[in-house]
Amino acid sequence: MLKGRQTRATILEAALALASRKGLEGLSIGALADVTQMSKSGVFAHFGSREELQISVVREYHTRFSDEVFAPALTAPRGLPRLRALFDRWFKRVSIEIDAGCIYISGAVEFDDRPGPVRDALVDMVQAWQNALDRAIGIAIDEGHLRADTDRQQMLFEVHGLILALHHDARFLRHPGADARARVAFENVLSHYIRPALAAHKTEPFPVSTL
Amino acid sequence: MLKGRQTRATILEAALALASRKGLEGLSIGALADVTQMSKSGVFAHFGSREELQISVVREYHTRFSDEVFAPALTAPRGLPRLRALFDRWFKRVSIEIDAGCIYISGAVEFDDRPGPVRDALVDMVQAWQNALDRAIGIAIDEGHLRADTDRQQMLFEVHGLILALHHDARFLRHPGADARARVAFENVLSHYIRPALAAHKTEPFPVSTL
DNA sequence: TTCAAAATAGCACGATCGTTCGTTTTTATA
DNA sequence: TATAAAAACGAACGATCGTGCTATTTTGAA
Repeated sequence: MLKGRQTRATILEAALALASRKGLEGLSIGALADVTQMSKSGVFAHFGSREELQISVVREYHTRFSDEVFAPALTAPRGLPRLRALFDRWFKRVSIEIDAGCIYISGAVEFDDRPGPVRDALVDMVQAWQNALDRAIGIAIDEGHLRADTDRQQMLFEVHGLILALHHDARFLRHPGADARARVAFENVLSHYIRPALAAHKTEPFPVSTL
Repeated sequence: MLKGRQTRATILEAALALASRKGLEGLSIGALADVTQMSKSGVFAHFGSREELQISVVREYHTRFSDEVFAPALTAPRGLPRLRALFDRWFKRVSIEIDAGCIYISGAVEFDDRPGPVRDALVDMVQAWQNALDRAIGIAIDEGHLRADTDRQQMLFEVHGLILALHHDARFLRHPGADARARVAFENVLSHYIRPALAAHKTEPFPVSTL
């Protein structure tokens, strides 16, 4: 019987939209029933508990995030180009989505003091994403695009910070220039870790155009 | 009659602690009544509405933040030393406070999609703090510690980002090394905007020890 | 087309929410 | 110490919350 899966997907769709605006704690089965034009118990039956619903939302968000941010960037060439593609899609996800806050970010704030399975799921997803970024940085080092002594976790910390600042300024403060600020900040971070092309050995007579 | 002010302060104290853990949306008059050993209506009477309570908490947090982060840093010498003092206290406020999340940060996430007077108050406070930082950066430029062409808002964006990353990694991911990461990141940001002491004109025969 | 199973609805529960109102206690002052 | 004002209480309200039941409807395969 596949009707169940289908309506479950419908509910999850609505839940994702609702959680993006009101947060995971703002998720209510009653509100979900209203939106999907179902009964409360009908909605409830698909998840068994509110907590399970929240976890499902986290997982669904992760899937979409993977599909829309991570996967497409893999078509870019290994190393710096892929890293740029990754961050570019991440930027857009955080800034352009005017009416849908990032659940990773809002969830982190909501559950940083609230132990339990929802928090655990959230941490797992965020860790997975950060691991993916860490690997991408590692590849860029291996390819010789970034300095060999690059502290991967440190670079990741700095780039993550600028994404958070972008989210803050664009969504909370409504600064129109936040996107441009974030891109400049990204270049500034990059300049710390990028391989100096005209440093010790002048192998290129002309300025390299790696960007 | 000053008894009222006193108990109001007691309630606000409890409200601040509760909002730090559960967020501004997690504030409930009933929970506050339990903690302060008062009746719900007794607590309620001091604020007139939940919204007014939330705004009071925001304002109270701002006062404390000012007193503990901003004011003490003013004793440091103008320019870079003061800027360092400012960020140092900000760091501690965000990381060391293990059991009390920053209301500016959690509030920004909670209310980025929720218009109203609480959000307005929050934006005002954050703006005030960012203006203070902006002025401090301006002074550091005037003093010749930072490059004259420093984009103040850009630098502010980057430093704010690293504070947000610190908050995220320390409180949500529970990374022990987050504090060290943030301090390194701060130095990296600084290196972009600091006045190059041995650049065009070699005015100093010895390496300057401005740090 | 029949029929068991799956999906949804309907209803009620205890709890908690913010808020109102009338009463009682406490406070500061005259 | 008397007295008016301020402060705190207690009970109740309508609403919403998550969740547990039992029916009813819908589904997909025999």
